[in-house]
Amino acid sequence: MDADYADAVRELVRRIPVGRAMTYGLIAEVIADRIVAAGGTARGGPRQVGRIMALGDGDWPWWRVVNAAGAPPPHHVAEALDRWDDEEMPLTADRSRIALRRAVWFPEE
DNA sequence: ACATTGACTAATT
DNA sequence: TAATTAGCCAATG
Repeated sequence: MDADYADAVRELVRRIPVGRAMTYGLIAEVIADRIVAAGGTARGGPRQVGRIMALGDGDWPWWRVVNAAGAPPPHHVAEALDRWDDEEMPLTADRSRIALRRAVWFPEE
């Protein structure tokens, strides 16, 4: 299995600050870049990241990862909304999705 | 090896 | 803004 890939994803997600979020595509890109930088062949993509999230092994802030539209996964929408309220995640006016413009975070430093 | 499936995305309507 | 379509990568049967 890609235990390495899965670990990379979870580790990156854990680094997302409270009140910020990342998209599947962005996470996939960051990790792909790392693999290439390490001399490996780029693999994975948004769907692979999503697949790992679906496994849901361990405790990590999966609610800070949303699709490109800023909408939460169709599985735990209600819970995601609660989490967002708890950490004051910037939401759109209708509160149906994250205000990516303000909330997207990119790993720097 | 082939078909199906999925916590996706981007472009098109 | 929302629905459709086509492309996408890896896992599964």
